[in-house]
Amino acid sequence: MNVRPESNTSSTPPPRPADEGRTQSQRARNLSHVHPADVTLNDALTALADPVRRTIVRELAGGSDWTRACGTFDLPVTKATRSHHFAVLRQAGVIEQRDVGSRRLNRLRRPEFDAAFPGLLDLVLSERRESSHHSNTDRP
Amino acid sequence: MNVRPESNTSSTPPPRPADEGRTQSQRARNLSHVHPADVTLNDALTALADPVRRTIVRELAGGSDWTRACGTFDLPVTKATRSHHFAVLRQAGVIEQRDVGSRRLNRLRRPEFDAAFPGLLDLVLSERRESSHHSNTDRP
DNA sequence: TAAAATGTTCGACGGAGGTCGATCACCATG
DNA sequence: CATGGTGATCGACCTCCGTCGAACATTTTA
Repeated sequence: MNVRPESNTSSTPPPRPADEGRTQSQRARNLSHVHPADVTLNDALTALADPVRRTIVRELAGGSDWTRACGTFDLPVTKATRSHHFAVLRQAGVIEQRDVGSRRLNRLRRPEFDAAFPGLLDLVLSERRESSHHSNTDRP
Repeated sequence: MNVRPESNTSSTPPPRPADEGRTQSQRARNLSHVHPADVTLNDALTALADPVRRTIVRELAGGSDWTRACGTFDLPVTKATRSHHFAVLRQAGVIEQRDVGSRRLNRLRRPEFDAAFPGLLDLVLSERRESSHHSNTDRP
């Protein structure tokens, strides 16, 4: 899935009312969101099949909504790559973003995404943090 | 994830008894399986983030175990690519394979995979068959 | 207004992975 | 043994995508 804003190859989904007409900043006008119900399973799986993006999701679930700006995440990539990953998550309906001042705050779209893809976020949030010492409990 | 048999870069997971010592054919000795409990979430998501592989999973769930050979699937790829996709699914713990004569029969590892990744297979099996006419029911 | 902070966008690079034709290995059947 | 069927393997090709530095835009702060 292409994230570039001028990519219009896919058929445009029906528009969805997202903003409540509040005064939004200049940057906020370029913020296009996709509702999880309009996301294909392929795009949802592709978005979550990346360790950096799953880290974002996990950190986001650890705090309250609209409290984490993009720059406050502990990620092993530069801010350019970081921005790319946030865009992918946004276009996949995983997160919602809002501009506050010069910062872009994030929110995990837990209920909507759960309704569209039940159990998928739970798998990500319960993922062992790459500790590699899984216990290997009893099984035939 | 590399599927090539001689790729030994990753740390070898603890061996798991898979065969019950039955007389197996020559080809079956090169058949390495991975239990879903030993599969990372990244590999599971990556394996299912492909439309061809999800088609295999869906067709496999539509029939009984050990009734479908690799060549009997309706896929838009050549047999080389087909073989590759089956290997990816096998290494991700999604399917199990068994050689019978010159054919390789398949089985979806439903209970084991469900135990390791609850709800993930359900999402794939309930996927709208790319019909693109999703109903857009009521939501705020 | 100048400077700093926060993110996005652009172009480029490199690796990973999906795809293919050709070939090989194994099995069944004549 | 020869032939055909089934599937794996190999090498090559090509696209996608994660990554980066640099430049730009917007907002806040000094």
